[in-house]
Amino acid sequence: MNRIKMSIILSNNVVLHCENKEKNENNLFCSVVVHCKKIIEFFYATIPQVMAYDHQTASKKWSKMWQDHAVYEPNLSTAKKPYYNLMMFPYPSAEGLHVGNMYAFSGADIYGRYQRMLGHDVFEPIGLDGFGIHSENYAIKIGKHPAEQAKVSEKNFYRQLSTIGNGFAWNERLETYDPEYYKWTQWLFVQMFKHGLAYKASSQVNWCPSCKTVLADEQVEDGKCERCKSEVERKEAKQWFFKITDYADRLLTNIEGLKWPEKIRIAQRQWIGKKAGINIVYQVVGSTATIICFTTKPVNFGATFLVLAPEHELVRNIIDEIIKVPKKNLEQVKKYTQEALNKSDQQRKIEEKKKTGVFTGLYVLNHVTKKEIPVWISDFVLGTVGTGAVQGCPGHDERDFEFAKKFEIPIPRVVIGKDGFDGAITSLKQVVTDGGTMVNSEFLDGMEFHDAMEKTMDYFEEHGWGKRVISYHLRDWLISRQRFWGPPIPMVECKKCGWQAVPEDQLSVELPFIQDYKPTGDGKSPLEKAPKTWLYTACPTCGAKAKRETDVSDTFLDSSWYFLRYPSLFAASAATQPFDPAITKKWLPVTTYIGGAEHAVLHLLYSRFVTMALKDWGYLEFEEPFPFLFGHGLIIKDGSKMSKSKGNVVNPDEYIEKFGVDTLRTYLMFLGPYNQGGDFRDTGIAGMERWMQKVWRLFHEKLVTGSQKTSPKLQTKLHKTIKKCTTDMADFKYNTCIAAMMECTNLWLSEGEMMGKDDALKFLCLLAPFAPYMTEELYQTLFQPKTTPFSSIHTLHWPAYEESLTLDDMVEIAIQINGKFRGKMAVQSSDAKDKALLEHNAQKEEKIARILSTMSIKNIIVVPGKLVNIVCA
RNA sequence: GGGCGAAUGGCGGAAUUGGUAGACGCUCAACUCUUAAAAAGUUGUGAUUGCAAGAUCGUGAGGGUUCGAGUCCCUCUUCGCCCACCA
Repeated sequence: MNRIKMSIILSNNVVLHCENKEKNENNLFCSVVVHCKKIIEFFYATIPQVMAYDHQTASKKWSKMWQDHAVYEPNLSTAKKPYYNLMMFPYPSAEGLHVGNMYAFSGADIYGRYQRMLGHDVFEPIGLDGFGIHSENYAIKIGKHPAEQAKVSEKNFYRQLSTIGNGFAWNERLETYDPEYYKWTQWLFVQMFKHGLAYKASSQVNWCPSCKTVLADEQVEDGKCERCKSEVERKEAKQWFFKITDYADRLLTNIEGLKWPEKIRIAQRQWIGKKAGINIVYQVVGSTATIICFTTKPVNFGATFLVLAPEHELVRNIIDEIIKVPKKNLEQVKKYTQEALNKSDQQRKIEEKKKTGVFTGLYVLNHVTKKEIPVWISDFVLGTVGTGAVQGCPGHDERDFEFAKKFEIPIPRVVIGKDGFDGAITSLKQVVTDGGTMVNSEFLDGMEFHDAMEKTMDYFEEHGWGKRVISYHLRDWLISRQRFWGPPIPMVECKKCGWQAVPEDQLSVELPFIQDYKPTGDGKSPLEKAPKTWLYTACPTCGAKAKRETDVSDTFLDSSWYFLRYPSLFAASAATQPFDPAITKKWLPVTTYIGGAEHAVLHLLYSRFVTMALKDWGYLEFEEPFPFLFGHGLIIKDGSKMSKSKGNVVNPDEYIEKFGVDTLRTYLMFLGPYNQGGDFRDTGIAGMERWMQKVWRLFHEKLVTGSQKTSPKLQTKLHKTIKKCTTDMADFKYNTCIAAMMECTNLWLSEGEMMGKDDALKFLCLLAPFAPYMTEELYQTLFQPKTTPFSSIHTLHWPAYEESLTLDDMVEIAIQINGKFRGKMAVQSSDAKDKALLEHNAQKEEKIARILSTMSIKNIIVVPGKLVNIVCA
C-alpha cells in the first residue's frame, strides 16, 4: 500500500495525522496547507478535540503497569478462589508464533479474564515445551546447535507471547530444557522404573535410509520421511517402554466422567480400543509348539488356515531351525520374512491390497472341524496387534477372503447373511462379516451369529482350547529416542546388577554438551559420543563401573506433567519436590484446559496416565488432570489449516503493529464460534479496527455527565447486551458476544442516544477481556481520578444486568396465515402474553383483515410474545 | 473401510433449540462532507417481479411429521476432520 502519512504538530501538543493513498507528496502537502485554517479552527473552536487511540503507546504503558502491580499474579498460597486457566503447552518453533497459535492463546485468555471478573483468582502460566525433535530438526536444518538455537527461539517466542495481550503469570514460566525442570522429568522416569512401569525391551523403530537416522512415529507421514520423503524402513532396537497398558481400563472408564468435547472422548476410546475376544491355542501337528490366535468372532467351523506375522516368535524358530520344516519351505520363509521385516508397518498397510505370503510347511488341527489346516506367514498380519497370529476364516472376513482366494485355500460358508444367499462365496461382496444365521456348523446351525460366537467361546473354554481375553489397541508407550535434544534417560547399566535407576539425589543427569549431536545413522544414540566422564559412572548398587543409558526420553514425557510444576515453581519445596503438596491441593486439577484436538490421543492420554500413576504412588489426590477441556477450532487461510508445511502462516507481529493487538484479538474471536475456528482475511480486520475506533469515539463524545441518565432505549439495549454476553462468554461463543456489543454501539451512535458514565463502564467491562489495552486506557483516562492508586479494569467485577431492564415497552408480534408470514403488529409488552387480545388484534390488522375476508378461519394458534398463526380453510 | 462433524446470500457467520431466516461483520453501490482524495457519516445490498404497496421463490437434493421445519424423522449427494489390514 502506498500510503503517506504526515503529521502536523499544533501548539498545544495536538498532533494531526494526515494520510494520502497516492504516492504524491505535493498533493498531500497542498491539501494540508489549503485546509490548515479550517483544521485549526476545528481544533480550537468546535468540539472538544479527540485524539485517536494510540495502541502502541497504550500497550507498552499498561503492560508495564500490569506487571508492576501484579495484576495477573495471584498469591499462589493464599488465593481464596483459585482458578487454574491453562492453555496447551507451546513448543517454540523457531519461525515463531503464527496467527493460528495466537488464536488459541487469545481465546483461552479471554476466558481467563472473564473468570477473573467473576471473582476468581485466575492463574494463567506460560512456558515452552522446547525439548524434542521439532526443535532439534530445526537446529539441524539451519546448522546450529540445539542448545544455542533454544535461546534464540525462547527469546523470540516470549517476545511474541508478550505482545498478544494475554494475562500471563510471567513469573512462573518454565522451559522443559531447563535442568531444574527436567530433573523432575527424570525423577518421574525413576518412579516409573521403581514401580515396575518402565521396562526395556526389543522393538522396531522407524529408520530413514536417506537421512540415516531413526525417526519418531510423528515424523513418519504415509510411510515416508517427513523431511526427505524417502521410504521409511524398520529396524530392531532395544527400547524403553512405559506400561501405559496397565492403565488401559481405568483410562477408558474415567472418560465417562470428563467434561471434554465428545470428539476427543471418542478418539480416546477408539485409541484405547478395548475388545472382548478369545485366545485360541492351536497345536502344531508333529511338534510341541503352539500358536495362539486372538479373535473377536470365532467362526471356527469356517477356519481353513492360520497366518503368522513375520515378526512372530514361531517364524524365528523356523528360521533358526528349532522347528523343522521342509527345506523348500524354509528357503521361502527366510526370503519372505527378510523382505517383509524391512518394510515399515505403514508400507505394509499401503500394499494391503496385494496380499502376499508364504506357506511354512506346518499344519495345525482345527478343533471343531478336526481338519489339519496350513500355517502361512503374511505381512498383512501385524506383529504388534493381538497375538501376531490370526485364524483365517475366509468366508467371513474380507482380508482372509482375499488371502485365501489368492493362494487357493478353501472358502467354506458357515454364515448366511441377511440377503439369504447361501451359495458358494466367490466374490468379496458375498463375504458375510457380521450378523446372520449359522450353517454347516454342527451344534451352532440355525443360531443367530452373535449368540453363536458367545456359544463358541463357551465351548472352547470348556474344552480348554482357549480363554476369553480383553485386548486393547493401546500399546505401551515407547519412551526412548535415539536423539540428542531431550532429557537423558536416568538409568545406568551394570554388568553385574543390570539396569539401575540413577539415585534421586544425583538428579538431574544433565545433558552433556556435544558438538556433533546429529543422529549417527548406525542406530546408536548421539550421546554415545559424550565424554567418557559422563558416559561411565559408578553402579548405584555395587559401585563398579557402569554405563549410562544414552537414549533420551520422548518429548511427550516432558509435557505430560508440566501443569503440576507451574504453581509450585516458587514453593519452598521447589528444589526438593516436583510439586508442592499444599499448593497442588489448592490449584489442581486444572480448572479449564484449552487446546486443539490434534493432541487427542497423545499428550492428553499420556498426561492422564502420568497423573493416575502419581496418584497411585501417593503424590496426588486426584487422578484426572483436566476434568474440563475445551477444544478450540483451527484458523483457516486460503482454504486450509494454517501451518508451516502448507506455507500459509501469517505472523501476527505486523498486524499487531499496524492495528494493535486489541483489534487483532477481537477480530480473531469474531470469525466464528471458538470451537470451530475461522477464515482469516485482511479486509475483516479493517472492519474490526473501524469498530474499535467507533467505541473510542463514543466514549469521548457520547457520554453524559453528572446526574443525566442513559437514554431509555439505549439502557434496554445495554442490559440486553450484558445478558447476551454473560451467557455466551460462559459457552465460549465470543463471536456472538462481539456482535451483541456492536449492536449496542450502533444504537448508541444513533442520534439522540447518550450513555451515562456508570452504564458506559458496564459496557467497557464487557469489552475488557477482548480488548485489554484500549479498555484499560479508557478506564484510566475517563473513569479513574488521576490521584487514586492504580487499579486495573481487569480486576473489576463483571457487570450484572436487570431482567426488567432487558424488556422493551413495545413488542412486535408476527402474524401468520396458514403458517406464512403476512404482517406484524406492535403491542405493549405487558399485553404480549394475553392470548385473547393478540388473537383479536391480529384479525383487526388492516392487511390481515383484507386477506381474511375471502377465507374462513378454522383455528388460531397464539404463541405468547411471539406470533399469531391464523389457520384458514 | 469405520467413526465424528458440516452444508444457510458475493463472503465469514446469526437464528432465543419447532415460531418473523439472513443478526453482526466484510464486500459492493449510491449519496453527504471535500477543489479532490483519504477518513468519517447516511442509505441500500438473498433471488425473481413490480413505479409502488406488494407478490412469488428461497437454508445441499428428494420425501415425511406439524397450524408452522434451517431446526425433528427417512433416503440420497458433497465436503471436512480423525482412525484404519485391529483379527
